[in-house]
Amino acid sequence: MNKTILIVDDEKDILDLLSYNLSKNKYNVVTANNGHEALLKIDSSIDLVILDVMMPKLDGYQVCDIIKSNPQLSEIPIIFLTAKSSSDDEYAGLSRGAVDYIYKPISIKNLLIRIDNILKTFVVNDNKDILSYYNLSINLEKAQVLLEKNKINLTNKEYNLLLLFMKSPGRVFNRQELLNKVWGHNVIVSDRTIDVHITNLRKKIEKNKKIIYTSHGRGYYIEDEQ
Amino acid sequence: MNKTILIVDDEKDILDLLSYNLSKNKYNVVTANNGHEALLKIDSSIDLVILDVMMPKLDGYQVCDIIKSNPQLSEIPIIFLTAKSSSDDEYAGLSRGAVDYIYKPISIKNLLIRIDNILKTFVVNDNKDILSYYNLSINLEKAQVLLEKNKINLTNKEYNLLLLFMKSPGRVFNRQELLNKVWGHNVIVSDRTIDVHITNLRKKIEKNKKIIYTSHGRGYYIEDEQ
DNA sequence: TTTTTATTTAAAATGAATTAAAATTATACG
DNA sequence: CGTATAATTTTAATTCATTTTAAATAAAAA
Repeated sequence: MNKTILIVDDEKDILDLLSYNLSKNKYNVVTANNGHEALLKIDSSIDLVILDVMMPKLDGYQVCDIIKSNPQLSEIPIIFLTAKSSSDDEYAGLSRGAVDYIYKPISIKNLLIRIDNILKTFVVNDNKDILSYYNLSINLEKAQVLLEKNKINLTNKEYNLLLLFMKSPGRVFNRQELLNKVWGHNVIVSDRTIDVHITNLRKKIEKNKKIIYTSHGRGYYIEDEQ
Repeated sequence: MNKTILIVDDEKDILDLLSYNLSKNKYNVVTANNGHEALLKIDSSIDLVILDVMMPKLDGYQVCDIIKSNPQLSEIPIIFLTAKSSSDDEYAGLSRGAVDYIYKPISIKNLLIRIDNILKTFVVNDNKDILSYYNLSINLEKAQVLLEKNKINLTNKEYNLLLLFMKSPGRVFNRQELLNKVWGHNVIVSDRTIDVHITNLRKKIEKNKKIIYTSHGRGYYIEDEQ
């Protein structure tokens, strides 16, 4: 399926230029004229964001911070677009979790190749309706978890943790990854917080079978089924 | 485990500058003064290459082409380093499969953050792989080791040691190398520590076959398969 | 044989995970 | 708008796992 790119810029010329060229190159394009509009239009169907830094009111950095602090969206790669070419500026962008930084005037050839590189390395969102794992199942639509056909109530954090594990059985998630994916980037909470949620989650889902394993010094995981 | 970066540049100043700063930031550094040397030094233990474009005889593009045409090495990310800032030039680099392009003078802060980004996203690719050696196999994504299809629990140090050996069968690692690659630079521990971990690792993985050999006075290694 | 280097073991030190309880923050409801 | 309740985060004590050290023994090289 074609990837969807959200382009955010207050200059109509640039929006048109990019929009035209990206559409021509098999991408679906969504545009926004300012930061506020960008936040309304972004959702988990967006595969990559091209974000102008200099915009009135909400600037690119602020938009980036907001996106990165939303766990649903925080993994979407962001390319900053800017006229300035100060390296401090670049640092400001990259340290926010952006993956690239591109200067105006834009070379379309270069932009395309960079986008290609980035999308190649990032994984696609796969959306199924029901996730199952042993005696657990998650209805993604309803965000509801069943244990042996009994509904169980998980808090938000517990739900997101379980979801993450169940999406990648066998994969070990270290605390930083868990923070980024469940809490969002730039969120500062103590590592112990994660442990507490793990404990609570375990209490709720581990009735007769161990589900969440600890990999000492590495993180937590659930076993690969068979 | 610490990542290893190969820096290739014919200007000694730059080589030193980068070498110093990357070492300081927990990377293992391998340097090469020219393209030819780079090709001798690169192997699958290298996680990223920083490659100067302008070099006598073999230039950066040629080196890149050679690396990219070797299936063992083609997935290693390459960052080009150049004084020029023409976008045609940049295109020449990116279209060869380089992942980034950095201009001199170098901002170390930016370089570090870009390296970090790249290594983070390339872990994904890198990690799909499974490393095998006789009756052992390592699932890199899960950081999980199987011995004859049975999961075995290795501690971090044991895991990193085994990984290092299995990435370069036949290569003898002396204690200093092991310290640098598994413990990191600037870490002070006694050499005996390594022996203890080797002993423990051997106990866990050598059920019916000797795996880790001692090269007296030189270090440890695993045999090249066949 | 003597010296150096490697292995093993057990114990000490360090570091990480668990847990319960308290403190804080967010949300729902009158 | 305040209060009650639930959810989240922090703190701190404890337990458990890993890493390091030290010391005794074994093996290899000089």
